[in-house]
Amino acid sequence: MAVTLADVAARAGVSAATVSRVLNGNYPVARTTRSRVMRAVEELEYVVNGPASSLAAARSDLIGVLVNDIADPFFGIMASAIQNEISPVTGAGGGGAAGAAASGAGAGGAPGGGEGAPGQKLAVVCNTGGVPERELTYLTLLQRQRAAAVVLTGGAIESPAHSAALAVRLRRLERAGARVVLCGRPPLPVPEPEGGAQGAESAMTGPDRSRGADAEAGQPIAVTFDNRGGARTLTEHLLSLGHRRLGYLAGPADRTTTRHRLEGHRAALADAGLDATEAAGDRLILHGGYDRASGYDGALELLRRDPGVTAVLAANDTAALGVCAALRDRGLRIPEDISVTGFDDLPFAADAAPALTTVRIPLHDAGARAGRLALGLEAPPAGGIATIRSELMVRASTAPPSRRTGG
Amino acid sequence: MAVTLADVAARAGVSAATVSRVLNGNYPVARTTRSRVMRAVEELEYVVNGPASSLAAARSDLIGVLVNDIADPFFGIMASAIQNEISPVTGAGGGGAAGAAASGAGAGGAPGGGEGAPGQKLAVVCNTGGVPERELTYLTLLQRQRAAAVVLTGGAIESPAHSAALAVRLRRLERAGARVVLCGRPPLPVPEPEGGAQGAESAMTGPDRSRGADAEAGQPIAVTFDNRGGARTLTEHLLSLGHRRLGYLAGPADRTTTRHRLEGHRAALADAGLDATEAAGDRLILHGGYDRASGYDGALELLRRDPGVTAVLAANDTAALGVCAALRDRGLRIPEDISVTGFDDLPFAADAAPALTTVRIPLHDAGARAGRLALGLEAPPAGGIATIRSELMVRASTAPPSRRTGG
DNA sequence: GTAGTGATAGAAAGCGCTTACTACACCGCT
DNA sequence: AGCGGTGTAGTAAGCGCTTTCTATCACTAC
Repeated sequence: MAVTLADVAARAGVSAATVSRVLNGNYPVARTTRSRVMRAVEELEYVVNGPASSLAAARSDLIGVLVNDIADPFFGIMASAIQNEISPVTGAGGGGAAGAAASGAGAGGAPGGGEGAPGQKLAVVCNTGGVPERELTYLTLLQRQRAAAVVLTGGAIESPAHSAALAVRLRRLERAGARVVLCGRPPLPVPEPEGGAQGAESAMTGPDRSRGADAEAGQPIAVTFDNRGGARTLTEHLLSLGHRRLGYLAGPADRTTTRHRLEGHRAALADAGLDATEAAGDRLILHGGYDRASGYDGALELLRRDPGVTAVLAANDTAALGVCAALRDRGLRIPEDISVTGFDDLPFAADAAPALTTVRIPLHDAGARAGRLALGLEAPPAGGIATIRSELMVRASTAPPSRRTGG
Repeated sequence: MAVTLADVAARAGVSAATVSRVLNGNYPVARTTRSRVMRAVEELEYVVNGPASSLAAARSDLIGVLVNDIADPFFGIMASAIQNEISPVTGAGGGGAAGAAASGAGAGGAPGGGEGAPGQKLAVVCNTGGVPERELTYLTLLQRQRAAAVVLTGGAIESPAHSAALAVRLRRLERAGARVVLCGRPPLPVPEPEGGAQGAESAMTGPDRSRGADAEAGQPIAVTFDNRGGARTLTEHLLSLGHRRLGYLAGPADRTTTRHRLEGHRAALADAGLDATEAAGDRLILHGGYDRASGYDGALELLRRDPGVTAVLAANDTAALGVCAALRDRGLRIPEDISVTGFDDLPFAADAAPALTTVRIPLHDAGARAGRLALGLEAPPAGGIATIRSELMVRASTAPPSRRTGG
């Protein structure tokens, strides 16, 4: 049915091996032969059989990208940046593949007929929906495809069972030669066997029958966000404006992102002598989701618990939008009556009314970097972990508190 | 290096064929044998070699999803819905595959060790960035992977050259057995070489030299949006409020989505006796992008051209946000001084201040349907085309015009 | 003239699965 | 006893590439 290498070879009057070499540009082929082959490829509209190629070469050009929610720009931006690195717009032409010969260059098939350029990687974006099992399933699926690399984006779920299962999958992937990169996610908790649902991995695993090669095998490469620092800065900003009754809407309790942001918040409070764990403290910390509805509901609950709050820190920008809506519905003005902050600085944050004070996380840069790391185009950072700095964006949704109601 | 089928077979004391059959659940295997095999699979942490499997079976479990901009919720929502259909959260377990034997059921590997459930499809989300070449490149890449199906989302680019190239790729994919589904994109202009940039909706298209096999082969399956109707309704809404000087910020000129929405707008104007092509007409129609900046700039330009416009229809919700920002910066109130509408009803539309009047497109439903069609779980609609209805959402950003400045 | 040396091209052995076919055991029948 | 199921399992022939090893050719070097 489909056109095969052999067909092309026959048409060009060469052997299949030669066609393969022309297509991969990793072995010298005479100019005349090459063009004869290319003509045959185009005339027959030949398209490489990926599976066959991956099988024979024992590698594939798939790169997996796991995201929690593809409909959320937070992930969309990272995914987009990653994908951009993986298959840059320059697309079509592309030089020869890896290192080898200097000769086999422009093998790509830009012209009408065409076929995919050689060495083209394909980014596979997988939407886990934040469901742990799906994360695992996708990792297995990716390993089954013999993915060349896997990038996990966003906060991790902090359940011991899941962490363990995840660690097993990641180790397996690495053992199979895939590069694993974390983006916006802290390195895994060290799989120090201790209690429950442990995977096999007993302590003495390292220098034993594992691989000797690939130096930095201990932990995957990670590009992490400074969630703690960002939250701290944000809280300090509010404190410096004079706020003392801060409501904090945290994300889901079992997420690293949530925990880190909360820790930063608490640290800032503690520094200011306002221990969050005291009476008025934890009462004003609510866990919810990273979505708008959580922000809306959370804000109302916060007002119920303490009508005197003068500022609300939302889990992220999306939730902040919900907070603003709730406050508006309550007839409160922002920032005159109450200040609101977001987190992430997604594109819409600057457009909200009022524009949101938030913490900017350079998601695009982080994604691009993760993409390059996944491709092995960039040397991993020292220690395997690169922390991306965040930046406070002061806009119109925060202002000094006013004596609105009873202090 | 890696564990193979043969290893598992040896360990379980059966032949490779048997292991394969257990894993695929498409052939009767005695219960005792099955469990022996499963144990071996788990003990060895065996993970199927996807490429080998795809090669031998001449099919793959990849499904491609092409989106213009993954960071844009418009696409994110569809992609998410599609992916949800393709690999539902129920994930792990899964029954036996296709039709055959009634016996070979629960082959899935949920337990700790686990491997991917059989028949699991993997959605590959490809971000074209709206660049035509990338769209083509991705399609080739997907064909190379022998994708089982491809879903193209969002409006198409209307260049004759690109349409032709696209048609070639899609035909090739279909010929290779892939199911092609369009989601939010009109069927391709019939590749009837004729002349100008015509979309050519000519009547006699059907039963010509197309293929004989695969019944509904002429055109791929499409789930389209009623952009025309939506725009028309939106314009009618404004007209009924009393607006007569309407500014229209259209998207990029070469997109089907743009053209259809514009046609709807013009139709509504014409029905009201306000021919858009007249003097005050096209002057108030500007082409830009679907992003916020285009909305911002477009709004300013519109005010420059006619300070008396009383309403602005933005290309979509995102652009509408830019419009609102620009108007606010100009000191104009919405909707008192000027009405604004969006399009799509993305989640943030309801949260804008004021909440946006817009047209809701059930992106999630559309995506889910496209996903099911791609999997062949749902019979294609009659004629291959299903049009998703859109719905006017009247909110706070539109109101009757006031005598602000010179009428 | 016979080796030695690059530069090219072909032959052929798999890569790890799937899937006809075939084989066998055991059954109930005639 | 002999026959045709029925239910399981093994055999083996590929699937379409990649890649090692080998062959050839055209020269140059002795």
